[in-house]
Amino acid sequence: MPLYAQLTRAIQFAIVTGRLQIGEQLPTVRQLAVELRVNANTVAKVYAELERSGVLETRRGVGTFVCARHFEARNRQDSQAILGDLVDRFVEEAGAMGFSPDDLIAQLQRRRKKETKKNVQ
Amino acid sequence: MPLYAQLTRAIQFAIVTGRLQIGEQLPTVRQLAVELRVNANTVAKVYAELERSGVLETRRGVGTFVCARHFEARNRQDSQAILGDLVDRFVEEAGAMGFSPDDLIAQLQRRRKKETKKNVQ
DNA sequence: AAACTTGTACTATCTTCGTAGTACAATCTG
DNA sequence: CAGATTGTACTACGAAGATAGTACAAGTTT
Repeated sequence: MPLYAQLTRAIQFAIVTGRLQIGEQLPTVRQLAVELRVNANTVAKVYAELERSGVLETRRGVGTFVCARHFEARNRQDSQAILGDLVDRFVEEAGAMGFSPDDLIAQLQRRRKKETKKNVQ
Repeated sequence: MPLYAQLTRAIQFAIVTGRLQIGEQLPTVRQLAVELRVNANTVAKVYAELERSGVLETRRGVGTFVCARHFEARNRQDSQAILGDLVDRFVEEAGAMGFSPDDLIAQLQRRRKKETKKNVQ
């Protein structure tokens, strides 16, 4: 998986899990580039892409921040549409491998049961 | 999406939906290549890949056929493992976009309800 | 065995993608 | 305003991927 994709996912994940708080400043393009031994442009592109999708907010000369409202601003209709598309893709891909939507549901529920058990112990 | 991927999915889908019956012969590499305005090698690669994964069976001088037992031969453990991996990937990707596994389940169930309604009408 | 049909191996070319380098522009701070 | 810090535009290089062309091998049919 390309560097830029890894980084994108890592940042999204950090935000979703709360490891990056809303409003928090991210490392400088150069800082992160040095730390990850990567070109600054690679980081910059990730930041730019995440800004386009409303996850980050960047102010020149200041830095890049976790956008105040992203998942919040994504209102109910948007969320539903995005989720719908995502699931449609999943269903299609699974279908090509011979699994039905019901198979997916079943597997997801098994997963959930396993997780709750883990948390209880 | 590259040609070979499109073709692969199309064939898998045709098999899963029964449009291609088990044991049925597929078009010749060249036939299909002409029909799709594509190089024969592209088709050949798809056939070869699908053979490797056990979906097709090819006999030189004769043709390529839908393998008698593929989804059948994939026993219960295999199926479970494959499905598990698939769903894990889905969950991870959805998580990066801020959706929980429960969101996925909910959406899948909504989808199912819609489908059954369509079929009843 | 000869002719034909099938899939396959090898190679070349073209394109796309990812990353890096360099130079630039915008903003802040003293 | 001067200098520092931030992100950005443009370019180029390298690698990987996808497709096509040609020639070959395995099998069937007559």
